[in-house]
Amino acid sequence: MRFGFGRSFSRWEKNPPVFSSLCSRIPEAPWWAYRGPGSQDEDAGGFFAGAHRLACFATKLQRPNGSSPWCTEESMSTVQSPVQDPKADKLYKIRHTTAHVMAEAVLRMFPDAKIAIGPPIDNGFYYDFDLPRKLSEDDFETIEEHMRQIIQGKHDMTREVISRNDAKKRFHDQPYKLELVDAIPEHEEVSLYTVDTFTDLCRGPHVENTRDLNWKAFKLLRIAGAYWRGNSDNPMLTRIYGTAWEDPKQLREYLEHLKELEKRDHRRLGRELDLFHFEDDNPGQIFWHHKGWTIYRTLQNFVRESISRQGYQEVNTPSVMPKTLWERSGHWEKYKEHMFVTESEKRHFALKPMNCPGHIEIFKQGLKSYRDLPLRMAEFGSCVRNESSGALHGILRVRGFVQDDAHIFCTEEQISDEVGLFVQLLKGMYADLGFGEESIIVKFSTRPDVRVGDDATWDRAEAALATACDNAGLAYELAPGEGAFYGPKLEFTLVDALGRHWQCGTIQVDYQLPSKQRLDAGYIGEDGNRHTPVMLHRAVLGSLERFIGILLENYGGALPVWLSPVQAVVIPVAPTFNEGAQALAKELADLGWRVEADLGDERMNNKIRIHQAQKVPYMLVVGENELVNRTVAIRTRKNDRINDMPVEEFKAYIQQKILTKAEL
RNA sequence: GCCAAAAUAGCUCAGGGGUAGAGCAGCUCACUCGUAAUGAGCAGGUCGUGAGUUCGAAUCUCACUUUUGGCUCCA
Repeated sequence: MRFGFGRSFSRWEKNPPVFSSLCSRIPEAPWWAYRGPGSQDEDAGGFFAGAHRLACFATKLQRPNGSSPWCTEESMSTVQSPVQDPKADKLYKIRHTTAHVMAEAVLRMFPDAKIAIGPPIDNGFYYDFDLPRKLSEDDFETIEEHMRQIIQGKHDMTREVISRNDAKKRFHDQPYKLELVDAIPEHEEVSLYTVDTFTDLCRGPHVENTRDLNWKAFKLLRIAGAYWRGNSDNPMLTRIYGTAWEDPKQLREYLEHLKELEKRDHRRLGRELDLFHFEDDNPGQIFWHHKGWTIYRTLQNFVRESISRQGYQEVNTPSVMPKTLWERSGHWEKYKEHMFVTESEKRHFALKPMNCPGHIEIFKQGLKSYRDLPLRMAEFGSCVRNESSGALHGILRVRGFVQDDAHIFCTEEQISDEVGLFVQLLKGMYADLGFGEESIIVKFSTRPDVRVGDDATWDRAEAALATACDNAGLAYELAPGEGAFYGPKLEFTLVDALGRHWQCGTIQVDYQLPSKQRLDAGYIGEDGNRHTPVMLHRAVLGSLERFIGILLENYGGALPVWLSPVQAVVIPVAPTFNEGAQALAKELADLGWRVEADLGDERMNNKIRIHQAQKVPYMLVVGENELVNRTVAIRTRKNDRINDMPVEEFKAYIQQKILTKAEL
């Protein structure tokens, strides 16, 4: 039973493949390129082929003209067509072979190690091992040294095709390889690749000789645990991640890029900009500080304004709801482990993990007529989910959060129009938040094999979604069979300034939850009979908490003026002008802007430095000249200077920046 | 939840079996200053929590908690 928004609110992808946005603009791209991260082929025959294909395709696309090795706006816009044979890509081969070299290095250290798989991935590779002892990053130096030796040995990479039986003999002491041999489909040949002393079951391709690898252009990055074949019932293996490039310069650039990511980490920014904090004895719960909460409120009010223009009504439903309700909705059966439960006078209650049941309860108050539809009900409800400890991550994945959640109760005929309105709303909101159409990826998930409802209903529902996208001019990727069992859905993914993907918005058609068997919502139709409304679950931002995290990382903390917790700071050139500075700050703050005066003991230079580091959009430097002439000297956080702007002009200036939601 | 690593001052980090150290931030004082750090001084920590080993533990051992990186999950 899956109600609500599926993965859209909690899913975050730190280092996702960067290709799907590209694929949406490449009509001739093969269908598999459309499949998102996590859709790695797990079927027996696939072997890790899915991951391979995706990785190499991504690799190719990322470097359309050999420029930036990872995804940038430039590289994205220059991509013209997919490669015919993605596996031929040189970086793909380099990374694949480097993985084998690493496996040999590890086997040199641990001859008894069991080896699993070692595919190339975005920007690098990994290999999974079953090792006799714990590994730490201190071991990297030794492994890397072995790898350098192997690479410098200029060994040929040789391929041989053998029978299944021979393969099993070769790998009789490698249980994981034996499993993989069995997983190769009948019609595919079994191939081995050998480099130096290391032979691996592998479909390739690889570089021809280790001289094609650069011993200065790879680096081991981290150690992680990973379940064998991605299944949590299987044993946990030791995975070593590394990165490999054609030359040391690319490696250096990539490591710089990683540093840049670290600088933009929202957790770091949250602390440095005094936005929020966490406490050890309350994991997954955010303490919002004033500045962070200012961003939060601003964003929330932005949502309010946006949806109210589309006729949404805002409601509020209880945080604690009886277990019986969750049983009827179907959530208890499937999600009880992830719900916080409480008890009062022998009755069990649960903290709400989502708002939809509450909205149905409101819908059911009073008799509803078809004239009441579509009814768009929104709520910023505090939801609580007991996310597993290992999944928590800053404000991107928390246990307490609020969604820009709403449910649209409508007739089936109204679905198309409602989805159209929603797409329009979403596009506008994303644009306001700095994500143009080129940064939006739409995924359209159609009927799964196991589903409820007749095909005619599915036809109509899917057509409604497709028409709505077409009308809105949004291209979408088709994800056949990935819809919820109760209805098709659209998922909206944002591509941020660093090319990373964040799934945020969604709209899902749900015939089930309002049905008689579940929460039993009804309305009186034109025909005088009782009907069940269709329910559309929808969100634009997803969780506000997570979305703020995304914004922080996207902008590196330098939020657009309208979202900045402090929009301007008045800095007197000397203490003599403190009074004037304070008066100016008050004058501006009285008009509704978030303006402060810095009257501290520091010298002007240091104040500028401090507020620049705090990403304050405008610093208004005032001295005698400005106070006498009623002007300001603007210094932006980007070091732009506008001197002698009359105060009145600055008011219009900042007003304009806020109205247009300008970055600066 | 699983695998691994980490936890020392508000922050970033050094140290390391004999009752703790720097820079920045903070506080105090001085400085009347024009676009990215004025100077001096002071204060600040039960070294995540709880056990154990030891004459002695921040340091070694174990457990727990949290965080980080992955894996799994994500209504």
